[in-house]
Amino acid sequence: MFAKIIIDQDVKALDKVFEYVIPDDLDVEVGQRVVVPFGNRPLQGFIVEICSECNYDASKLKPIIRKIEDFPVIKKEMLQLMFYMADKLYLKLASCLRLFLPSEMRTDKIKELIIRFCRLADAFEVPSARAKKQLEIVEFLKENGKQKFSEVSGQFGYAPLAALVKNGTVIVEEEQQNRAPAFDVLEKQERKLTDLQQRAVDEICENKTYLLHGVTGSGKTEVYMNLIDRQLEKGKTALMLVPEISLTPQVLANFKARFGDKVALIHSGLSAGERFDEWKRIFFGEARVVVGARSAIFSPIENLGIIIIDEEHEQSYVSESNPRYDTHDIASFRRCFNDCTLVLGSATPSIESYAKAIDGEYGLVEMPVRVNGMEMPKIVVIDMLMEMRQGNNQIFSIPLIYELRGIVEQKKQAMIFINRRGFSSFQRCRQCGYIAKCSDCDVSLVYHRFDNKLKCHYCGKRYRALDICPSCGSHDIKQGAIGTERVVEELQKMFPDVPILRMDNDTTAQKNGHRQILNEFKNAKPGILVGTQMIAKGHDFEDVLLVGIVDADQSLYQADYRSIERTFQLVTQVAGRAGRSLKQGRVILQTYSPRHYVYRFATNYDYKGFFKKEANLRKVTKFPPYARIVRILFTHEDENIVAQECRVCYNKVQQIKEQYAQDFVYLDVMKAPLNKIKNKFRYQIMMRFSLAKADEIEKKVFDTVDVKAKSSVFFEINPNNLS
DNA sequence: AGCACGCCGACT
DNA sequence: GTCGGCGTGCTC
Repeated sequence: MFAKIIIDQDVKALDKVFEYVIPDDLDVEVGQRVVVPFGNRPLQGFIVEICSECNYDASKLKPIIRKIEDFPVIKKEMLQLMFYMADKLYLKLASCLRLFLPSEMRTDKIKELIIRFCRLADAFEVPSARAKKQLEIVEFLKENGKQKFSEVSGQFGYAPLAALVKNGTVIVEEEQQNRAPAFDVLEKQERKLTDLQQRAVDEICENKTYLLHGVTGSGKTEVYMNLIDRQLEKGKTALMLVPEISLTPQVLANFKARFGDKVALIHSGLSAGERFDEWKRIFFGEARVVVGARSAIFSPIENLGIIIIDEEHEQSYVSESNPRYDTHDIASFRRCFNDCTLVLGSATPSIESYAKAIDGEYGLVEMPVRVNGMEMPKIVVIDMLMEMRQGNNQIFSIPLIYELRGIVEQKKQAMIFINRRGFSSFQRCRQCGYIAKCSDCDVSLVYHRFDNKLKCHYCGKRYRALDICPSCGSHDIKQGAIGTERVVEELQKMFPDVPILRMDNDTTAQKNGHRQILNEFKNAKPGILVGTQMIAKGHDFEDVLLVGIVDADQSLYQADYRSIERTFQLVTQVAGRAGRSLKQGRVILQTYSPRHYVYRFATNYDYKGFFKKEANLRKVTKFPPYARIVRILFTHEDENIVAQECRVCYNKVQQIKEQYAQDFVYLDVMKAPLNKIKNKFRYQIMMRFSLAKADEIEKKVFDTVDVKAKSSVFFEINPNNLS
């Protein structure tokens, strides 16, 4: 018999199926991990097919050396998913397979956490009365039975315990234990559903895809939990994805409280070992509910009854680095395979998803009212240009300062939302406009106040901060845009006695940084929390009655067709933080473009109006979801070579364009927006074509250009950030 | 990824 | 005349 095997190497050149002989005495199945001779050394591979015939020259076939586990680690569904991803998303087979296994399994030393226990021997002699500590230990073990070795030695001292072990009174046993991730324990609380929630649960009953559009505070989570419960009762399992950022300890605790040991949690806070243990619990069917971030969609859970993607519009569901994939696509595949329900939930659905719901491809379920029946907070738009003309050059507008004063006086809370992290994004010379850039990458350097350094966010290179302009010699260097630290500083000046807390990537870097800051804020009355995207998610503080958005425009003027959509989502999301209680909240939105339509719709919480306008714009300008974008990126150290290579490719694509005159709506070659990264020059070809022929054209372009042959060529479909 | 094979410059 | 540079190609 022969086995078709994928070599576990993430390289374009090895991205195909190799054939091996299965030795007669080796019993293997599809999905198993094996060691095979490859070239001159043994490599790890995965069996994807077993057959009685081979395609390759049989005399050249080598035999499989051995199997790694004695059961298949890749299940049938995942194998199919792998082929689907490789074909549809142009991914390497091996890089797909790697997504399905915890990284811990790839390091050949599979570590299990061993815990040493000690217990009394079945027959033992009572220590002499002089050995007081030993007597205490014997007494302790007699009463409590088996105990952790470290526990006992810590409590009574190591020496007496060791003595007892030595004379055979105490026996040490090693046990493999799953590293249970730490979490807060909450009381199990089953809230009664509102009529609206109940109706949503009832509506989502078929094995198809639903878009659950519920305003912030409409209680979607409770709906999810009920849907999951219903599947569990039917003996099925459930998979729920949430954005990484909202996998806070509270959320995790909620799920643990509701589903107990049935739930497996997968998030970035887990150590490799914990992750592996959770994976095993899922693989062997112990866990019946999986809750996790993006990568949890690849969990080896079987018998799925429902998949839920919460906050489905979140960018974090799209993997931007290799392998590139959109969680929606993977979820759709798994939905089909398991013939189950898929729920996409959001207060501000992505244009793509809502369009599908409107077209009837998805079921649409609406929850237009908040659980507590409260109105959404009022959003006041402040024209910052006007503020400037009136002589206010500060970060904060007069109305925002006024409102903040009010909050402080009432001993309530406020949140200030900043659109990015760091002290300020760049350093600029005020005299000549010079901006410090990275010498290896074509980007502005980011100024980090913490260590007073300039850093390149693409290659990580560090530079001394500027004090004198290298271009004109002036000392007039200014920090570019506003960052959280600067805002905190200004606020502290204004309110010296009020606790001002900061929450961004820097302050939450350490484990539990999140929790600490939130706990501190909870008790700070009055108090102000300053933060980036991460304060916009899921934290409900009753006394937050004011939310300030300092620079709403930040996300509006990016060279990206989704930037307006993102701004709408951001404003709505952030606004949802104000007035979660029974008191009416207020939002101050500062902008330099107060008349932009996005703010008109956002302040009225008019999602449908916004969708209509935005969808129409995309239709007319031919952008997704009404067209497909493909980018081919070329990289090389030598600028002439990339430019040439790119040109050649462009000419080939041009010919395809001529064949599909009506469907090809755009084609151009250019330098990539980031012309140089890590000393490699970047050129790109951009194209867009109509959806009708998209798959066909896309394949044709891919094959013609022969993207697979070169490791320096990258093929991207509907890329999000064009850098 | 590794490694072998292979065709052009400075060296015992 | 050889040692060795890394370009190209192959691994079931």
